Amino acid sequence: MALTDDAIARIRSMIQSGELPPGTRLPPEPQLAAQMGLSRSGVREAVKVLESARVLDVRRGDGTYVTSLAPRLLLQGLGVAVELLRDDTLLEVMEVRRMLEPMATGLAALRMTDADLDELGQILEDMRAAADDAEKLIQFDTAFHHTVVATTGNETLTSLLDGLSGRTLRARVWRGLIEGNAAHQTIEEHHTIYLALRARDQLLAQASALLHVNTSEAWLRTVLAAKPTDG
Amino acid sequence: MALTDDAIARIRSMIQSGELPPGTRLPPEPQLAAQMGLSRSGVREAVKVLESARVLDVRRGDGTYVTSLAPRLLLQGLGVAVELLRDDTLLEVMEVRRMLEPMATGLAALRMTDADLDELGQILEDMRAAADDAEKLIQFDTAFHHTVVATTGNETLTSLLDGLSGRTLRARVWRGLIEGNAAHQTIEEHHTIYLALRARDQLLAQASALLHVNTSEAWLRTVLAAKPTDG
DNA sequence: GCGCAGGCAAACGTCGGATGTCTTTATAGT
DNA sequence: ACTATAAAGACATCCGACGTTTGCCTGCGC
Repeated sequence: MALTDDAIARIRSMIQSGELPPGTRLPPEPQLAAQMGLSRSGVREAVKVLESARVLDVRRGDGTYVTSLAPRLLLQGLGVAVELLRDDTLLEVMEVRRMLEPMATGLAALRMTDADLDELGQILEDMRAAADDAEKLIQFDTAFHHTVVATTGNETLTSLLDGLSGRTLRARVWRGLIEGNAAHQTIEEHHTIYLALRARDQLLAQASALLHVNTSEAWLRTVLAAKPTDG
Repeated sequence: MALTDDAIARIRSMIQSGELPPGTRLPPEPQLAAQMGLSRSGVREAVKVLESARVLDVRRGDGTYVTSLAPRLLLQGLGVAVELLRDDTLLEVMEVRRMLEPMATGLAALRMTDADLDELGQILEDMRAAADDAEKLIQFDTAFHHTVVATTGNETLTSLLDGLSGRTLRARVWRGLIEGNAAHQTIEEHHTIYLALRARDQLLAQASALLHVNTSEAWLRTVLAAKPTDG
């Protein structure tokens, strides 16, 4: 293969080299096609690929622009990739989270502001109030961890962990938690993390986060073992 | 937007649900187009996106197949994403590596076999022999860290760290190292990590890896500070 | 019976043009 | 000054055609 993939590589290269900075508008498709020596169809495929990677932003009726190239955009694809991983590799993802999330939580303990803590406390309350609603639990759980990691100020780290904690993965864990009557315990684990963060205790935050991820991993194992041959 | 993106989502959904397991052959483009209610052009764009994400494997003259969905494939996109990150976010990447790589190296200390250690020793020798060749240094450096992390047996972790240590990033660091006459010291850091691994000392391996990442980060800062307004 | 060369068919790769639809912007009118 | 309308620009989609590659079947020769 050559033409279309060449075009992808060429456009990407122009962006990486700084020739096409964020916000730049690309030439119209026909002109771009002529410029790169292939048909408009090929250009469209190339642009579509880069658009799906959040490198380009195509605005119908307007034009095609280079995105901000912010980590939150470029690393977004990690989420969809994780969603497609096979069951047997989800434990690998959990092992990565086991390494990364405690470190991130520990770091958050050092950088967290009072406002952040208040927001976190609110989420914790919401979580407790939604102890019966699996859907809401997942939502608040996601918000809790996202908020914690986001306070590190490291957008790359945040996007990475967001992607590793895909919705499907979280849903499976919480299904196991609820069916195993462990939801309450897990909510309390969040409380423990919260207390450590409020105390600005890095090591304690790190440890409590590790325990929490470990619980999730254990229940994921349970869920995966329950239906090993299912679709 | 709808048609093409719908097609992307639909195919991805069929794969995620298990309706299209790895290795499955998709219907020919015209048939797929009819089945999903859009033109062949639209199908081609959708397939191209999924091919770029290593979800589909298009073989000219043959057909389109679902890949193995292995982490090494699906997480490959992380590398190209990191390559496109702006300079000011590369430090964020380094901070993530600072958290992840020591943990991974520590884990490797527990799981590494004698054969792995011998391979690592060989790479170390190669690195020392290539102390003048920046290109080779980068190559051996990449091989060293890849080998270490790979011995954890966690393909997801390996792919993630590979992606975070993009070629461009490594090249910049080594350029700084060489120009700053710090290449030798850095090679010795690898030796220190190697010794810790050979001793199967998890904590020592972790600590030496952290020091090493820290050195890289420091030199990256130097390089970035040297030319902040360059293209 | 086995193997190799040739040809046939299927499938993707690329192209060109035509038409629909949306956005933006300029314009004209109040 | 503001609004509504019109026009132009750009992407979205479709269609049909042709080239190229691959896989496979066939038939010949050994």
